Amino acid sequence: MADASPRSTTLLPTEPNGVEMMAKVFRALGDPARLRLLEFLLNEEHTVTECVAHIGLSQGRVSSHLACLSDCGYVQLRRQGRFAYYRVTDPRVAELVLLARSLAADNAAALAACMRITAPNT
Amino acid sequence: MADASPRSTTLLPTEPNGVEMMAKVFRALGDPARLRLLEFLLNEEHTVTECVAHIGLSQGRVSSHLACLSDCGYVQLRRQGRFAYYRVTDPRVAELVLLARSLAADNAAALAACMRITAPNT
DNA sequence: ACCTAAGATTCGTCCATCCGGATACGACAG
DNA sequence: CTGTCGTATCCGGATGGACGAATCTTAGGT
Repeated sequence: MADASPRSTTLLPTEPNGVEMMAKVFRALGDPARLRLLEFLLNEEHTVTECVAHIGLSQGRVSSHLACLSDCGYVQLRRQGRFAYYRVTDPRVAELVLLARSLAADNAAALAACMRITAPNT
Repeated sequence: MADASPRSTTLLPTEPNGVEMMAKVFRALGDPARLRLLEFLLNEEHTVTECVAHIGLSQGRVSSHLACLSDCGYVQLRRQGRFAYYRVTDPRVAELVLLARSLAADNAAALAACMRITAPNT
């Protein structure tokens, strides 16, 4: 585990666009549909069609969400014939979500009242 | 530390709008300006004006970003006279960012190539 | 070759949210 | 009370990105 309380400025990557990459990573999780997909794919392999049935969005949208999660390293893709099997394999993904969840739980009131950010489709 | 590999569906909160709250929490981190502010405020108290000088956005925008971070529980506010001192106090915040950073580092190529999500102002 | 099924991509629309600038509010000084 | 400084909020404009529908690609079946 990395040091959770660094003294100096070691929170963000120093490479060019490093901060923007971090923002991308978090944005990928900032959508209810993608979070539901992550949960659905946690330690369970599923095809795109199964994901469509599970979350009730259009096939094209689900495929796009899955590609996004794959690009960001949250899910892994295995192709077999015309099927695409997606799955969460990295344990850090669940760690990340659960850590954020504990943070959110301790601030539920202010979080729900925050109108500066609104989750889509509510 | 919570279990990082739950067997069943325990990733997301089950309360009404629980998933949307999680999306909010992640969205709050999905902006380069807010990430820079978090780093700036990590274990260091700063006023809004100091933050404005540090990240070079308009005062109103910085104030709004800070309020957003505060609502989501990432920073704490201390008021003294007409000054507002913001600061990161919860060690889980750095933990969360560093965890995401390690995830991003292991997938830098695909992440940079992902055009489905674009960080603002690049 | 032809058809079908699974998945990926494109398109137009619509809404969230970023931005700076202007303005409103509150605290302290004179 | 009036002016100024520090913050917060509001406004209009621009853009990211989520959506469904339609289309394209590819694998497998007949």
